[in-house]
Amino acid sequence: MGRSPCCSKEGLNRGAWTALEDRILTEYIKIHGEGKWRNLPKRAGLKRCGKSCRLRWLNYLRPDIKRGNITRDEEELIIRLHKLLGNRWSLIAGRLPGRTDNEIKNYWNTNIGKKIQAPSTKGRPQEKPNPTMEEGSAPDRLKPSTGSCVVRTKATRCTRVVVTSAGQQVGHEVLPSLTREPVDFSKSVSEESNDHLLNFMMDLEMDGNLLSDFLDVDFSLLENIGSNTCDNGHSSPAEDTLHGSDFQSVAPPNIQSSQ
DNA sequence: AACATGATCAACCGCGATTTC
DNA sequence: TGAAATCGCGGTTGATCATGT
Repeated sequence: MGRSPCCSKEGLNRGAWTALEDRILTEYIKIHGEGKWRNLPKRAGLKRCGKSCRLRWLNYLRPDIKRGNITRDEEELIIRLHKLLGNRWSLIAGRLPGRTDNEIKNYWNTNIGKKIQAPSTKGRPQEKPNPTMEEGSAPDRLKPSTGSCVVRTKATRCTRVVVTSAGQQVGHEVLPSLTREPVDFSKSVSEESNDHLLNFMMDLEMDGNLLSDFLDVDFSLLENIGSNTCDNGHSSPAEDTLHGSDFQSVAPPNIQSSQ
């Protein structure tokens, strides 16, 4: 199939959005709702491709977008989720209410990823401290050794993820309205652990590759993070680690996925 | 003050997945 | 059932701003 040529059509605006365009798009979506991106520009009177409108709305205009710096808690969550999910930014963003996949991706590339890749002590590239971070923020402590970080250039697409409350099973029914329901993974979910771990992996339909990557994750490293995470009063009990039963603090109680 | 370099992030690109006909 | 249309995702680019020399 390939890509649609929408953005290369002549006569369409490209580049930065103007305030007027923003207003037109916002007003239109307020009235007609999201979706039908292809026809939206024409109907709304915008000289933009639908793709561009969708992106602008999702990443910038949506009313529930949270502006401002990524907090330390958010950063730690991002790190932990990235450890589990790799570069599945949309999935990660789904666990951070108000944050967009683009924002998280950018943040990872400019902050976390850089820090993680940097040599542990010296030779670290000059880095601007995150204003919201204090010394010893997660990435500094999280120096994953040797590429235990899962980075896939092409992530397996994982749509139709259904998050339910703990222990509640939902069949492989598509429930779009729930697919991005935010869940607070900072809380420990339940006692029964290994079952959840297995369910989580199965629910994500991990292929052999992903599973092996997952099993390569250096959990002891994350355990250290948990035990060091206290300089701002942030709790660092075992529930913050990924080790063993604590996996649930990151893994959703139930995630069901069907491709 | 002027230029070079680096950091940030909004926007675009290309492709696979899904939906529609 | 298969092709076309559309959507959504992750990777990349480039404009802009900040900082260093």
